[in-house]
Amino acid sequence: VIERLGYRPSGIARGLATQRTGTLGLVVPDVANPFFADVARGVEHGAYAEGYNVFLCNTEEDPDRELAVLKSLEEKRVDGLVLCSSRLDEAELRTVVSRHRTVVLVNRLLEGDGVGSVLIDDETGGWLATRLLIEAGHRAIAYLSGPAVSHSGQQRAKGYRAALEDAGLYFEAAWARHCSPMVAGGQEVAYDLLTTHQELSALFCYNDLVAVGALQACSELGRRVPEDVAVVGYDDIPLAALVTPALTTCRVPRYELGSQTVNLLLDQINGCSGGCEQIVLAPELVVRASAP
Amino acid sequence: VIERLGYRPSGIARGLATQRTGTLGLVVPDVANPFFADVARGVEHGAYAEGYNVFLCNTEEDPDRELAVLKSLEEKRVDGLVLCSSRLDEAELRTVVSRHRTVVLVNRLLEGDGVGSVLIDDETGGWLATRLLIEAGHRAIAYLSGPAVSHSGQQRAKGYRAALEDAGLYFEAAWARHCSPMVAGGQEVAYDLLTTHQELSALFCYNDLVAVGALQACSELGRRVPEDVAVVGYDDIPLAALVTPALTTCRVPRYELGSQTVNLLLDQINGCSGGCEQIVLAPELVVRASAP
DNA sequence: CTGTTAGCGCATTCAG
DNA sequence: CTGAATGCGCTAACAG
Repeated sequence: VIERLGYRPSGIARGLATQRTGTLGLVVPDVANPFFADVARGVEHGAYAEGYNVFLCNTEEDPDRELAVLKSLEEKRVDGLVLCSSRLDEAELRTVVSRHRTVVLVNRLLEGDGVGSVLIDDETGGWLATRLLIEAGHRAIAYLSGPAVSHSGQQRAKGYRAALEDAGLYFEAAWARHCSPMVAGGQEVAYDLLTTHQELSALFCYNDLVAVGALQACSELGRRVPEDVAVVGYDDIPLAALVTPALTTCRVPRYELGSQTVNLLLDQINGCSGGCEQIVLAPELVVRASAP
Repeated sequence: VIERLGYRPSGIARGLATQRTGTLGLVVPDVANPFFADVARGVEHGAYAEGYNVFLCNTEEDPDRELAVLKSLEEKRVDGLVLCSSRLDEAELRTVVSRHRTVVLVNRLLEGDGVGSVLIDDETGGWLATRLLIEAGHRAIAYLSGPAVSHSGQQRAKGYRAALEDAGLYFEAAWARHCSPMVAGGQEVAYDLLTTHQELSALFCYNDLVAVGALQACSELGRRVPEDVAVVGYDDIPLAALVTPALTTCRVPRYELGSQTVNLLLDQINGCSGGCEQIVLAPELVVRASAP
């Protein structure tokens, strides 16, 4: 008791003895992206509530760096791992999972092994967004699909194509284009798309950052939004409501994504994963000025 | 060599033996704030380059939580600590510092002990912003100063008052008001200020989020920006260039703030802190539409 | 129920 | 220069 004179038990020694470190790993492509910043906040909050600390690792969209941080987290003996929007292929992912005690994937699915996933229903999200544009009378709708390796982007593409089909519209491959998931990526590809395909009257974007880039491209080309071309984003980051025109978008519960993930992870760590190994959260359409 | 069959040295055991864990602690008020997200990116990048992992801790602007995460980082035996925008008072800060091996403060100064600091020259920043408004002919300039405990806010206030004095203007206490450092805080206080002090023709804001809130308040009140009231922000987060009107603001090198901090910290850890224990980075005025 | 002891997996030291 | 012993600060299993 008299150890008030400055003593803290060593978590390191305890970790060695118990094989539990009280730490989690969180790997994301980029914390500066508002999407992942909110997920990180949710993860950190949930972890703190249960006495865990979390290692933050950025992969900077680089698979090699992702592999490297994953290895360092192995050495740190984290009790659990949150792998967010992994850019690894399925085989790599499988070995990573096998080398860690417990892992939960975010925005990604891995069949077979009993690894948990927390996802957004992106197919429905893509469908809702595209459907909105179709109902507004658009017939030539482009899809700026983000990174080719993005699982979310692929799911949204499914919804996009399904909505076109449901409306009896033809899917035009030239209207779907990959882009970097940031403002500059959206600006560049939207500019190119709008100049080479004059028939386009609507753009469905991978995320809000891409949509903001698309807005800029429209402005440069003198195309009015939403009169000449409608723009729909994804995520509903705070920025979406603040740009002009305000973005119509698909809201994703980012903080909840993080907190639910960490809850599932901690359940698995504590053995009480009640069979529930897959959580899917629903996106929600938010209609603003860019596509009324 | 044949340990290819899945073996990773235990960083835990190594940490126990060497008394160095290869981990750093990063404590920030809120990662979802774009300012701290960029700082975190800089810290993580620099740490990764030197083989360190970093624990991310949010204090959520709560001093008790700050103390709690600091304690948990002690137990984790981090090799170094980056304490960003601490909301602790000087006495608390001093004991925290004494209990950690090495720490570098960001946006905060602590005289006496040889603790390193990396800061923005916020007094100059406040001076530049206020000066710009004065030169544009404004005489009644309010200051929305953010949290009362913010060291940055206090420094910017000094620059604000100095610029007023330099121009022979009188400092009006009722024109300087604290607010939460987010959009809602700026909106609320700007609204109140503009309705109770009709003479105000310019608002200098603690950060860009507050400035965006001020923009919203102006819009609600039917005051045109910049014709009726000029607005200046701080930080130059990506959002600043994307709102309408685009924000005039004071750019802060956030990523560099993080990377320089971690470099200083690692130098101190390795004993080669070449006397350079205080780094101050310069802000830079960025003139856009909200205050030409 | 309190007090003692044997590892946890490394790095460091010392002897060979 | 290679190989075996000691201890880092805890927890868990054990004995008193």
